[in-house]
Amino acid sequence: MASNTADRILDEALNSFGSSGYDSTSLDALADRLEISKQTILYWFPSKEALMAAVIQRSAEELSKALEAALEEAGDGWDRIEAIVRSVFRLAARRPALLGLLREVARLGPPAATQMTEALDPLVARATGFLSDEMEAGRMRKSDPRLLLLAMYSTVIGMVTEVEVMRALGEEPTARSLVRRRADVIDLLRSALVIEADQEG
Amino acid sequence: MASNTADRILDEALNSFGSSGYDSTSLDALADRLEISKQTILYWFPSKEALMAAVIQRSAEELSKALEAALEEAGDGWDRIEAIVRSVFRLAARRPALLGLLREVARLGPPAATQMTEALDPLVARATGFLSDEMEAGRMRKSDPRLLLLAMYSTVIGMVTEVEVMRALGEEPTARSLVRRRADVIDLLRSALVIEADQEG
DNA sequence: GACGCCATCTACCACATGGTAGACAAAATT
DNA sequence: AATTTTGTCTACCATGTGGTAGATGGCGTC
Repeated sequence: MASNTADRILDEALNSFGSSGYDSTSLDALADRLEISKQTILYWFPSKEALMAAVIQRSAEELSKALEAALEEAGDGWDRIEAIVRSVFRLAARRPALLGLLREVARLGPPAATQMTEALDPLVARATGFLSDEMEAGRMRKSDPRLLLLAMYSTVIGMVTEVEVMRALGEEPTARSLVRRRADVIDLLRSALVIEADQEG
Repeated sequence: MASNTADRILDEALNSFGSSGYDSTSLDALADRLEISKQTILYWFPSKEALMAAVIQRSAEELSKALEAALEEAGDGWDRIEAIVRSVFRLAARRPALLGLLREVARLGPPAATQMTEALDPLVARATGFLSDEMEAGRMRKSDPRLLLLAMYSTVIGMVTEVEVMRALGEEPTARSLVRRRADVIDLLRSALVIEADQEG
């Protein structure tokens, strides 16, 4: 049906949930910003929780799509990781609320987290499988793929969303800074993971 | 004065703010759990915000003290980083709410974040200084010390607090898992940072 | 023993919030 | 033309929240 109103509500809700958080976003405020009445929101989404669920669903799909697209164009081995990281940084620049929502959902716990988890599960399975293969093939330092994935997730998402920590470190979160952070985190990950061809051990 | 009631309130508030978040913690719920009346809380702390400020203050001190203590017993170079990481993981086991609060405060932004930032500033200054020195001396890969610190912060704090992401990865957050995560993150950081004596570049 | 302070309580209050009930107009269907 | 459906609105309501006002009792001091 793609009613324009429902989409507008979803957009605004994503922004607000992703930046201010679920609890701090009231339906009234949402309605005001959209210049509709609160009851119109509740017409399209039967409750605030249902709205959140819809936002999560759509965001998980957008996230998956963006990362899958990045993988399609990527090469092998380390290239794939770099492609993913670049893709996340691109999202940080263009759709920051998407990554904010990811953090928020992880913070909220079930049922929101469960839903997001299930929606992103294929991506996660693919990632751990890839890491296992690379380790097996001796192109990447061996360790627990799941823990490595957790570490990489934390690092990248942190570098992209930890605005206040950045400020505490005297690094203003500008577009230019984002580019530097990207370069930095890619270097860091590469030196942490990749086993160079000429120095095995 | 160290009235016992004020301390009990601070403890419970830290736990609740750190695990459920500021917004999701009501003074009523806090009072119920402490088996005192809400007004007793408001007697000791004039407002919810003031309570949060007090919690932040105390937590920042405890955090600083724990990390400073770890540094006192640590050696030089990489040893210092490992000591800090171990210290954080110890906190994760014994005082998880402390690290939860750190994330929550970073999420809330000013004024809470500003207060925490200022309280932890000496520690941050010390850390960036240390990293600069190590890089200068050629014992650590060169990069922007502040960005490196942000990356390390994100990684370690994530490994310790991202419960839902862990679940999504099929890693249950047990005590045993914490030990494995610690070993993993230490390995990861070492191979990312340390320049071995026998293979300079 | 009267007085004042400290700590806590009961009783409210104003306000925001998520949600319900139902009116109403426009458009689609019969 | 009559009726149903769709989308939006106004009016309310119950609940929870941070906070105020003021009473009460214990405890040390004069």
